[in-house]
Parts: sequence; C-alpha cells; structure tokens
Amino acid sequence: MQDKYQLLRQHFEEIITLTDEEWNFIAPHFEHKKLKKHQFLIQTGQPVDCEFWIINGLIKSYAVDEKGSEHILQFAMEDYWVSDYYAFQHQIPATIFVDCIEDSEFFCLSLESRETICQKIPAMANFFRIKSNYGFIGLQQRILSLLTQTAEERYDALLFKLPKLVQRVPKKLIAAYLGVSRETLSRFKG
Amino acid sequence: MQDKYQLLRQHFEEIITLTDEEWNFIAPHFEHKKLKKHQFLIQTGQPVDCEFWIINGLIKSYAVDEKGSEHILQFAMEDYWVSDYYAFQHQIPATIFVDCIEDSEFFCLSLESRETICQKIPAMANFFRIKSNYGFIGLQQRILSLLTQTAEERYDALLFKLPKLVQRVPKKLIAAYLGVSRETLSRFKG
DNA sequence: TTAAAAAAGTGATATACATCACATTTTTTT
DNA sequence: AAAAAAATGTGATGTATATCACTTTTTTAA
Repeated sequence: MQDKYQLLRQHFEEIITLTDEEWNFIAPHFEHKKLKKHQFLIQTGQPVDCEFWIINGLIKSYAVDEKGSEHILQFAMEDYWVSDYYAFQHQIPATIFVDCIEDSEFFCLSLESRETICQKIPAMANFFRIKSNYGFIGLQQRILSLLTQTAEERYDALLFKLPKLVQRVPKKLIAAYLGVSRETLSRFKG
Repeated sequence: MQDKYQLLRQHFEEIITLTDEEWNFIAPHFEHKKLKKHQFLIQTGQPVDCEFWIINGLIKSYAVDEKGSEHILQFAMEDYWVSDYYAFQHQIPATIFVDCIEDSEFFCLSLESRETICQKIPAMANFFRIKSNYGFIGLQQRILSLLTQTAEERYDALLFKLPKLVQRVPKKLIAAYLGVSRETLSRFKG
C-alpha cells in the first residue's frame, strides 16, 4: 500500500519538489480507495466530497440528457485527475456521473484538504495551478476539435492519439465522447 | 493610469489578499497597453510573449481552418484573461489569432513574470490556481453544451447568459463561437 | 458452459445544418 | 454626404449525421 502513496508523491515531484516533512503533511489528506467495474464515484444529485487521482483502472465522467443518452466529458486513467469539478468547486450536488469502466484504484482528496494543502505548502499551490493550466489547454483543444473537425476527423485524431483507449473501451463510449452516434461511428474507416 | 493598476489589484483581491509590499513587487511585471479595433494581440506563427488581462474593450481568440473560416474559442471582455495558452505555456509559435473586436486596453504578463510572481508570492499561485480552475470548469460546460445541445439551444443559452454580448458583436462571430453557420443562425428565433 | 446481456454492424429513412447565390440593410470610411 | 465595405436575410439545394429497426457477434455472468 505504501507504494501507492509513493506513486502519488512521484506524481507531484514530476512538477515540484517536496521535502519529507512537507510530504508527511500532505499524504494523510489522501484517502486510498478501490471500486469495481460499474460502481460509481459520483452520482447526480449527490454531494461531491472529493476529487480523485487515478492509480490504475479506467473511469469515465459523463452527463445524461433528457433522452437518456450519455455524453462523455472525460476518460480518466492512470495518473489522471477526475471529479465533477463544477459541483466540487461550488460544493453543490453533482450534475454528472463518474463511474468505473474497469476495476479501479484511486486516491480521494476533499476540497477542504486541497485548500489546506495549498495554503500550507506553496509548492502544492503551484502544482495544482500548473496541472489546472494543462487541463484548461486540453479542453480548449477539444473545443477547437468540436468546432473545426468532422466526426470522422475527430475519430481519426483520437485513434492516432490514444489508440489503446479506443481498443480498450466499447465503441459506443468512444462515440459518446466524440459527439457522434454509435451507428455513424461504426460506419467510419474500412 | 495608476487607477488602471488599482483595478488589477482589486481583481486579485477578489480572491486573495495582498500586502502593499507584495503588490509593489507584482505590479511592475504588468505592462499596460492599448490597441484599436482590428489590431492583433497574437498572430499564428508569431511568438506568444504574454497573457493578457482585459481592462476594457472586447477581444476574440480564434482559429482559422484550411477553408479560411474562423472558429472562436473565446470572447474576452473587461476582467477576463486571454492568450494562446497552448503556445504561451509551451513557448512555441501561436496557432491561433487574438485580436480586438473593439478598441481595447489591457495588461500584459510574460510567462517568466508569471512564474516569478507565483514562486515569490504564494497567494498569487493560489490566485492563478483558482482562476485556472474556474476556466477549466467553464470549458467543461461548453464542451457539454457542444455535445448535448442543438445549435439553436446553444444560441438560446447564450442569449440568456450574455444578451449584451450578442447585441454587441456581429452575428457571424456569434455563429463562429457556437459552431453553426451564420446563415443558419440567422434563421433561428423569429 | 450455457443463457443472458451488451456491443457491433448495417440498411432504410429522416433531419439539422451547411453551402451557394443573391438581395437588402447597416455600418464604416473618405 | 456619398461611396465602399460589412453585416444580415432568405430561397434553393446538398450533405453529414441521427434515428429506427433488425441481425450478428462478442462479452459477461449464472
């Protein structure tokens, strides 16, 4: 188990440096958890107590529309952060679902803990700042892809960028991520 | 002029608190500039020296596709931050344009300055962290709107959220932001 | 290891939206 | 104030993609 915490520390130290003393302050704020395939980390209407850092497995965050269709915001795998950030930040009930596509292991961090850590350990404020920045940039790229590319072009780009993900998950989920129907996606390529 | 800097300080102090000493360290890193309608803050292929905080006016950031069509990432007005964040963060040539829809006034902050400020003044790391977080959340909402809503629903939502913006800018720019042709947008409502 | 469930493929048809072409109105510039 | 440029509106037509209905294949669970 301790090794899982080491992974987390390494994740921080890719961007910042931490003393042992700082790490000893930080680590207890993270709670280690496991869930099996199809179990939920977050459900709409429920409070969002945590954001999650994925140790292994595969998780999706998604909205469900009036017709019952899923629209996937994010696939989160090893080394990714995920939550319902809107609800988490504002401490209101969730508006999206987050659940496991595969058995998954992760750390939980509450908003209070995150803010405490950022106040006490300036390097961690920088860590989250820089991470958040990269996240922001990634979402801007995705918006551009939705505005400028056809569904098939987006599919090709995803195949190129994350070929293993495309093989790892049902195509209907890939379709729900790209913003295209599963039938149409099934007709792409050759 | 000094009053413009006061606006900037107030902008920070909506989220954090700063001592006069801290502010005196921060302020000189910001350069005050003005540009007229149609002038560029960033052009593709050029280095992205700064991110910008808008004092007044109206600015757009956008990509141009092979066919020459504009796709708008952001409308930035009073109190907003804007840049080509992908290029800024990686210090590579710009891949998008940023220009003035109206005469505009803003502050420029270089990457080096931002990092210096965040290292020296922990509260500022928290400021940028929190701002970036809100930005991230906003983009997630927009992605959901692109995945779940029709063009007309997105238009209605924008009319509801930013009615003044819709009146302030040419409809073809609204169309380029929503991801719909100007002709189709012109047929909405009644 | 067999039944049940989920995923994937495919034809037929429907539709939201794009594109093209051109007229009209509004705004900008001289 | 006149001329030029930009924005807007609208008909006609084309197309990418959605939806529906059903079959086949693969995966999961009893």
